[in-house]
Amino acid sequence: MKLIPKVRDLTSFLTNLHKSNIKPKLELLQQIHAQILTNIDIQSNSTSSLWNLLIRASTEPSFNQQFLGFYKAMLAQNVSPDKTTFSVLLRAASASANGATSGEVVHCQILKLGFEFDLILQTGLLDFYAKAGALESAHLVFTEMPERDVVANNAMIAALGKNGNVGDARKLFDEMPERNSSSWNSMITAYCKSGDIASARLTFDFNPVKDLVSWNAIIDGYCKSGQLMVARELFDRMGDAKNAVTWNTMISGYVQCTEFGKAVTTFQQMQATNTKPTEVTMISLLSACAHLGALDMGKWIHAYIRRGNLKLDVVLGNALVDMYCKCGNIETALDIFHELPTKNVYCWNSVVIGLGMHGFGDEAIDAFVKMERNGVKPDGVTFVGLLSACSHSGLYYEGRRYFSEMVGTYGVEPGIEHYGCMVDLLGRGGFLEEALELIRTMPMSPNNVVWGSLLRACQIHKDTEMSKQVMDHLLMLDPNDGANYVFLSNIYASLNRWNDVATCRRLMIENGVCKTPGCSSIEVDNNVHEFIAGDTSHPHFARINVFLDEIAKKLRVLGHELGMDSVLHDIDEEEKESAVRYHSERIAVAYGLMSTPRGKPIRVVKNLRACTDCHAAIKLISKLFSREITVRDRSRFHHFRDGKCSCKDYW
DNA sequence: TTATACCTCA
Repeated sequence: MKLIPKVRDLTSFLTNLHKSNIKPKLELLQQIHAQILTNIDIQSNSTSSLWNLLIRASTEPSFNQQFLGFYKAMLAQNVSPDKTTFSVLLRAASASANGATSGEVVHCQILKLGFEFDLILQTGLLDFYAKAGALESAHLVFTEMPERDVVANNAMIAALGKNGNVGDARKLFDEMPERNSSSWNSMITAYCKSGDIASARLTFDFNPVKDLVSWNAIIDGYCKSGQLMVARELFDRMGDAKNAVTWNTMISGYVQCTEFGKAVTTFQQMQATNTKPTEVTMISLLSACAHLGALDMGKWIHAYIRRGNLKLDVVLGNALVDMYCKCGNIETALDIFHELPTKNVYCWNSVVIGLGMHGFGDEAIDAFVKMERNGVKPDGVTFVGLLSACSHSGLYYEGRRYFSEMVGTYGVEPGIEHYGCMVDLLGRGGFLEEALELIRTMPMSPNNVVWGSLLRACQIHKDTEMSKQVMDHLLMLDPNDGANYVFLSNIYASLNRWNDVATCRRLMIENGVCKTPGCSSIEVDNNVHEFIAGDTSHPHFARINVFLDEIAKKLRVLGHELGMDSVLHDIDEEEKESAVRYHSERIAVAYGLMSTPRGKPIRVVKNLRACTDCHAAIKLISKLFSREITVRDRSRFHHFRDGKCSCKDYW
């Protein structure tokens, strides 16, 4: 027979959970709740402290405000709340992602039940409104407080700082009778948030009680303002005084400034000091892996999490989903996604974007529909993903429909990026006039990306007349953008108008513009190797070159003529061949073939769109060497297998 | 004090 747990047992169980800092699962709490309700013995003897413990244990954003449900159940059982109840409720509301309403509910309850606001409740309320960004309510609570201790003052400074009111924060800071280290740190953070890094630094330098938090705050401030060198200098000056947050701040700083390689290096240094990585470390690092396409490292992090070292919450879960999507492993990404207990808008966006990148347009739309059904409201990012997914798969009808429904059905105002997606979608589909009309009628002035999309469409569909018109707009917007000249040159070259190509080239030189060089990378033995087009500096270049020769010969036998299409200039055949031959993706694929065991899939990441010639060549290479080759270009994946590509030659 | 998704032209 099952033992019936008594109130005391439940109480001590929950107390122990809290003391040992274990976050219980929602199901466990609901079971305890059910026991309280179904067991008459417990029900009639339940105390406010038992309920308080239950509420405190449910302080977890992903529990979807379960704490309010427990509070209501407590009232239904005729157990009177006490001050602790409200202080616990306020803390739960503070931590909850959309606690804005729940905190107000608690506030009303305190008023309704006639509880006296003491310093603890007032500070709790202030803290809640501060975190919820309700500055007016926070200020109201603050001014009504008969006495304000340091904690209350600090909370108010933080609230003002968070809402961009750094002037009032400073005023309050200057008027405070006593300051502790938190006061100084709140002030430093307030300046950092307002973008006034100079004042933040002055405050930091003047701070007589500098602690770890002060250092971390100022380092983060420099990272956020893009001054990585200064941040790193302070970081290094800390020596052994760094904690995990310090390392996380520096790593995420590099990620935010797109210095992904440095983020990885810094993580390696962190490991060398035996500082245990936290969830936040891995979230930033996974983001770096996603951008670099470093699947092996991403997998290593996944294994580290699975060994039970870290808690897999929504944020970490999403970072994993995104990493697997961007590293070409869409199946694993979907598996993890389905197992996530809660999915926020980030998770759905990652999946919609990921499916689109792999050319699964219909599946991306399915995901979008499921997202709606699950009650997650799509945002601007969702639509960028959805529309580009339609574009990559040639789903013109669907793309048009979703774009037209954005405002009315979903309440999302289209931004310039959505117009960009639509111009791309319509243009690729050959609806050039419709695309041009959309640009003419869009509510904001079109940027170079919008015109650029149309220009690319003109190139695909060989519409020289329209491309000239588009080119005028582009050159007006930015005469120094090298990509424009490359585009125009491409169009002339495809029409064999070599004089115009030459003029184009001359203009480029005269205006001192240059093209972004193609760059491809490949992970071999946990090292990321980078190859830049035409660059011969790799230590194994001589061997790679011999191998490229061999490949070229074999491809010729298969009937592939090199350099027929995508080399722009008026150069002789031999020169053409060597120009595409040293395209970065081709060097990376060759290096992968040479340096990895037979049969192992090859994965390459490129910074630009795949070139037509290399695309054709890699298709043949995949057949010739019986290798699966994955190339992630600027905006999508190409899975090459047995002479075919998953993009069906549409990109 | 640290944290995830953004792309549409090159």
